[in-house]
Amino acid sequence: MTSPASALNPMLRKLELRAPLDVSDREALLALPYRLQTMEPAAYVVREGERPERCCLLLSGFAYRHKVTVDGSRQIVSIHIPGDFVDLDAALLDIADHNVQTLGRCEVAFIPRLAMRALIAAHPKVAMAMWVDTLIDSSIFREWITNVGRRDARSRIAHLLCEFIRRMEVAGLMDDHHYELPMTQEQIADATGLTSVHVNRVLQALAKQGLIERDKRIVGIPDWDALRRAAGFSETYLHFDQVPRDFATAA
Amino acid sequence: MTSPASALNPMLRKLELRAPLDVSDREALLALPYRLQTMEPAAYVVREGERPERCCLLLSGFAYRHKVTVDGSRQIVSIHIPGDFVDLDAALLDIADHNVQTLGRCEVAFIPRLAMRALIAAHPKVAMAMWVDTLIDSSIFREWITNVGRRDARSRIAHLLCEFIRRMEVAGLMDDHHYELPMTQEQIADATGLTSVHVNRVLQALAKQGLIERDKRIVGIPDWDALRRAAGFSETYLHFDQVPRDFATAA
DNA sequence: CGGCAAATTGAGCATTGTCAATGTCTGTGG
DNA sequence: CCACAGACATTGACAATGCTCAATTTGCCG
Repeated sequence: MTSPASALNPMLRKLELRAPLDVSDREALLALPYRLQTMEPAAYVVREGERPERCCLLLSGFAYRHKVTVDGSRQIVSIHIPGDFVDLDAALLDIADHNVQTLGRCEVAFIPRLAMRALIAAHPKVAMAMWVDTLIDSSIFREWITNVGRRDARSRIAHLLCEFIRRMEVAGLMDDHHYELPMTQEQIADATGLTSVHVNRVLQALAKQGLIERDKRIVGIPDWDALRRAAGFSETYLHFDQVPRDFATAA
Repeated sequence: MTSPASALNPMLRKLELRAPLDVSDREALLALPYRLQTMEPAAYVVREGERPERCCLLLSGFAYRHKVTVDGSRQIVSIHIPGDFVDLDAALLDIADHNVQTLGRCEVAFIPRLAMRALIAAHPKVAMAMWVDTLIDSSIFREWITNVGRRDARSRIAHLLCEFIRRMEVAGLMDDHHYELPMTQEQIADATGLTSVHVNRVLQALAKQGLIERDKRIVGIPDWDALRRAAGFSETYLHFDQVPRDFATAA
């Protein structure tokens, strides 16, 4: 069955990988009120400390979440690709505990917090799909803790690349084995707990070792398996194999 | 109203801080089938790669989640205190993406995965409370990424202590401003992305600077505010102020 | 062509890790 | 009650991964 074209379609497709939905769930999701907006590069979607009034769904472009420590350094805690809810927290938590900012230019859909809550209340299957999504996000956070805490610079960066590539592939957003790296070296540094200077050197080393190819912002992966090994990357934590199951009616 | 004494009571109390429950929700929670078990120190509750058949609720003692990288180093990704669901993931995700292990001796309640699912399906308010719990866990994971990625050894360890103390206090498990540190220095190292040798030196430095007092495994905090400043600790991310709200009926 | 952000480079340094030895504590069995 | 084992904590000397600072180059865009 084909739904009418809607900006929300990619999100719907992603949710159905989390838990099965029925017709009324799909209709309700697509009937969600939203405001489309194009955001400039580096624009803030959410600021830490705010009481958000809306959830943000990423339609095109990339975005990231980050926290800032008292002494001013920044840690990126996740990267988001089109189809991701960038701020599902906003629907249920009162206060934003982190910032959300765009990488390049983005299109986003803002959905009022109360509309999300009404949807969740009326459609248990949608709620379950979103909860599963939250759980998978958690798993990714755990992997990031491990990445930053226990891998050396080379593996960390390789791991970041592996994760990004696999997520893009599974979301159907990769053309071939080349993709445009949406992040500056400083942002890679903030995601891996390194400095931009060191990221620069490690990227050069990875290229010299034939693990990546670089041309401006375009990165190619000549030998996926070698990169995977360098990263110690195993994609279990992304839960791509998770079987969509009906949790909302007695199991 | 007083519920009949049950091992599940502390969990119920914690959930009600996430979202309001009504009488039938409470009854269903307390009617959950479970198996009590005492676990030895360092016992595995869940192993990465398993297909879990039960959720684990911590009744007494402490436990932690960790991941192991290919080259064998360990990263602890969370610490759990009595009343915590240590593996809510197990109810909804098919494959465990991390290990769960006890710190000292523990009492746990194992709840069959299917019983959890049935509860969730029949009691939307319980599901919402648990989802909010998952979201708050996520927030803690994000803070840990930041801790490991962007703070120096001294702040990292101080931050770990601050978080632990505040969670214990809020759970009503702290007597005075002294508590027994349930972790070895090696475990602190694995939680902060350091080595046990360095943790040892930093703990000594913190003691010398008057930020902590140590006597065997007992740690005292003579000057909470100084420790908090050293850690750059701000407890927003723990969402203690989150107001329990009814999400399950139209907002 | 000018301006600005991002990338790159070099030199020196510091935080933290490694390795290996020694000290301390706790629980257990004789 | 003592001796011993084993786990944990502590120490020292040294190495190294990654950071700092500061300059320079490159690429992008109007």
